[in-house]
Amino acid sequence: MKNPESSPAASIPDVFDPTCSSRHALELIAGKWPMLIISALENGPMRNAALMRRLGDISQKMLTQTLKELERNGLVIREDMRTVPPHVEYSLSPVGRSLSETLLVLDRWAETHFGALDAARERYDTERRK
Amino acid sequence: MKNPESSPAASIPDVFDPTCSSRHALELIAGKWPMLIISALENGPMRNAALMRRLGDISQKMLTQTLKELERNGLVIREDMRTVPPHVEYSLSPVGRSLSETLLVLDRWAETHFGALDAARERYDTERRK
DNA sequence: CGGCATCCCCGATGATACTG
DNA sequence: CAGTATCATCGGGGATGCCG
Repeated sequence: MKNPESSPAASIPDVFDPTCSSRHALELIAGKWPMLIISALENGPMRNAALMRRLGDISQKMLTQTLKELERNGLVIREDMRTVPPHVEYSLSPVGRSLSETLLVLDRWAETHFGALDAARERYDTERRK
Repeated sequence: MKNPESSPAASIPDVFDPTCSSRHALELIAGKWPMLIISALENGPMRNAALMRRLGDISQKMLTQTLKELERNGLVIREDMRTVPPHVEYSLSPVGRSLSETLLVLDRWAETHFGALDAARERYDTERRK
């Protein structure tokens, strides 16, 4: 019911098992935009244009495409108000919200340690002149 | 010193600011392998071959390449025992370890909810026969 | 306003073979 | 054993223009 492929005894969900769809779950959010989009929806529903502004440099195409993929996997809910002009709102599903909590921790990690990464990178590049 | 580009008053680190290098930090781990590799190193140093087995379906090239990038950014430490035959060990730096803790939560999220994702995806695909 | 359709490019990823 | 080199590919991702 959960891990049909892996070895007989071990049907324990394992992200390290390439045949386990938990791996798929991870790859779903491993792209350039999914994590940011989910985080952006943390504070309630947002419209297309608002997301565009929030993310700063995402293209309309990638936004729509990523949102659709997230919706497909049940992380994001798309609500079309069916008005004219169009009004569409995106929000997090319960599962999506559970993910966003972890991702916010990740965001804070990035905002906390990026300086260290920058420094390390510069050091590395300086030593091996390349 | 931290956010040279963004707007005057707001030099607060913000992953949503495309000019802030915290964004870079996030993209460093946003690929297909970085998150898995960091998690794999959680339990102590590992050798090349061991990582290959652990990750299951990564190519030698991508492993080396990703490890190098992680080392460059100070998340992973590479120790070459300089023996023959070669013996090289990879481990997490302190910063890397701080990241791995968050990633483990993410892994557990994936292992917990992938069933819901699978179900949602199937539902979605069934409804809109495409 | 949202968002599809199209065209296109380049980098990420992989398969294979070779080397210290 | 660890890693490099090379070649091939595939899709992420952007630009543009059209539509309900």
